[in-house]
Amino acid sequence: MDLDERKLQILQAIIDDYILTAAPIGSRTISKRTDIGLSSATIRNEMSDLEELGFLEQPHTSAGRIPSDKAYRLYVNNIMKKTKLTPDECSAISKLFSRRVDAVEDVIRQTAWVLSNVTHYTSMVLAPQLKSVKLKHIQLVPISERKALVVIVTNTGITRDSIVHIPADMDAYHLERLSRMLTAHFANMRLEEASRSMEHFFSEEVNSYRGLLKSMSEVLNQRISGSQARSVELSGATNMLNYPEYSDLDKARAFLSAIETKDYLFNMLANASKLEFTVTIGSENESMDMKDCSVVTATYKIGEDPIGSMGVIGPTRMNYAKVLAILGFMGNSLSEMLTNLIEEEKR
Amino acid sequence: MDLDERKLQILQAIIDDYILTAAPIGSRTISKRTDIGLSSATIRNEMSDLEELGFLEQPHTSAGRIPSDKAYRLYVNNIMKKTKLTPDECSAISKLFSRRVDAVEDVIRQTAWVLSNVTHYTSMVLAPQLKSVKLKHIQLVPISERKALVVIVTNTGITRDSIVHIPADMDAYHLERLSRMLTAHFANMRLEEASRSMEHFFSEEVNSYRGLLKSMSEVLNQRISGSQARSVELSGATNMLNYPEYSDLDKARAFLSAIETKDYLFNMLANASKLEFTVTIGSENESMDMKDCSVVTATYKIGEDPIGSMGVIGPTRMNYAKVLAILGFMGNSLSEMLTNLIEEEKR
DNA sequence: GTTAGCACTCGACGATCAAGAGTGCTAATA
DNA sequence: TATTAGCACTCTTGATCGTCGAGTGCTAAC
Repeated sequence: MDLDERKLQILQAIIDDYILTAAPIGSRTISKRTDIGLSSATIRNEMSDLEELGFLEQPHTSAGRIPSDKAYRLYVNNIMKKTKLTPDECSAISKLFSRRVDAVEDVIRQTAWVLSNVTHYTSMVLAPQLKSVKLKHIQLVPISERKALVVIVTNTGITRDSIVHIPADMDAYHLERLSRMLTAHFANMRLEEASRSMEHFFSEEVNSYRGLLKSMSEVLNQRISGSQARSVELSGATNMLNYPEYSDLDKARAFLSAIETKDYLFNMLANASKLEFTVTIGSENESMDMKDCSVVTATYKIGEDPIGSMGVIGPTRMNYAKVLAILGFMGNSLSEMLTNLIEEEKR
Repeated sequence: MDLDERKLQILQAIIDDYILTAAPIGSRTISKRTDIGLSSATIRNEMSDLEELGFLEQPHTSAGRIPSDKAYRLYVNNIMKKTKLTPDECSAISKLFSRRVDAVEDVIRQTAWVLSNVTHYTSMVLAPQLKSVKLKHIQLVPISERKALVVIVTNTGITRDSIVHIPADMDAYHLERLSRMLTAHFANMRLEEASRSMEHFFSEEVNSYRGLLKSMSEVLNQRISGSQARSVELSGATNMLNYPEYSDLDKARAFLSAIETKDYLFNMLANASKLEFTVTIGSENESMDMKDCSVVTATYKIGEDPIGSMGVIGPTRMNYAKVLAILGFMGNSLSEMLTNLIEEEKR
């Protein structure tokens, strides 16, 4: 399974070339374009071996060979050298990033935009995840006789509003009072806990609030765990159409459909939130429609807590080294920006 | 300019057929498929006239003819008979619509989804527009020592959060007090007015609030008039790729890029909010990339006030009658749903 | 005014062919 | 024994060409 030095060198040359050209590579090309000093015949033999080992594929006889997913995996894990961005690139990104914004949503949106523009791939950014976020304030606002709006404010500044029914005998004053009590009691609790304990909060007190608290708890829960496809910001979906891999209309359609409902992407990003970086290559993707592309993700933080993640979707022959470098840099930029925006107290 | 009965009949036959098949129609087809009782030769002459008048186009000699944008315009204005949905279709839509939701955003999202699924075209829904909406509640929530979150609650339940700097000497108590004063003063005012008068609200009172009020006014203003591309919910963008008009990859890419940044769509919908229905056909679109498609919009209301709009984007040969019927029905459904959701007091 | 008839046009489709890129195998070579 | 040169073979790509069929436009007859 472990390849000798020469095979690695050849494989790397093939991958490097294929990343640039997207065209099958022949033995002669390698022999000429590298300083490896071997004739095409020798390389042909090596390539034949590499194919047998599953690292190369032949679209058809008498075409050159292209790297397999297995090859990319090896490349990412072992061969690829980690690069840093040049100061130029860094400042270019920072510049794009510098438009002042003051809402978390805007920051997320902007990040996605920058990411897709810098990489020329499709990008996605997961908004800070509610469940690991701390509650700051609960406010019930009357909007009609029997209905009120629940406003949830967290330490990341994210609010979600939902409408709940209120008992007939509950007026603005009572709502205000209840808001205050809830805020006092649940402040600084994680949304998860808050949701769990809210239902039972008042059991020892006035019974008429029971129903209300229950539905508020439900609202919270729904917000936390419900399909949060909405919290994925997608950008540059059409960038993918610029790559020859997707010059087939059916493929393009399948890909675009797959990412249009963001559920799958949400799951990927949510899972990826545990690791600083993830790389998922071609067939490693669970979705059939994503078998031809790779996904690279990175996390970002507020303060010290990883709180969300972002990713780049490109063809399997994407420039992994570059994308990883960009994601690393942007993860830091975003973390910094959010942390400043929130100015969270140190704990 | 006015065509005789027979020309109209032929034109209608051509349009009807073309809407179904997307293929150029020949004279013989018309002669056989309609009960018009004329030979192909006669029809050929009529078609020649129609082409001269600008209602038909020939992709190339010896192909059949296809309707021009002008023909569609005539069709929509004069020929087309308004249809109603069958009870079956109505109930099918209502069924899709019946999943209970309790946040305005969700309703909008769902509407877009239903609309694209029922029509098989691309759909968009503009969320209720903030500026014509009434303020219900303002809440300043402290999130760190020098920053607070402004939560704006309106009668449509929509909140927007933004972060503002607060003076050093302002603690939670003061924020709460200020929130209450602002709410008392600005409640039931349209956001526009509120934003305008907020800056000067406290001129006669404590001066240290001045800066804060000013930035809140800015925030409000920004929310109201800023690029509200975000408030457009898009659905079924890839539906368009199923039509032969977009089997050309470049066209598909251009179209998808044009709608990806929703700014253009936002403008269309915002302008369309004034009229109950609008139909924009092919070259009537201002954007070059939309010259091959048509847009049909309708408005929806909360109570009696038109508060937003929705639209369908399809190829110029879209089924206008059907789309208009669907939009009409869905506009009513949505209005009803929102009105119930908000249960706005009668005025 | 309508229609039958006919020559003409043009794109779609399939077959054929040459060129070119690349392989795999064999035999010669260092 | 590892490498290389040589060569036959395979397969795609692009160009060319002829055929087919749909459809038109025109003319002359009804």
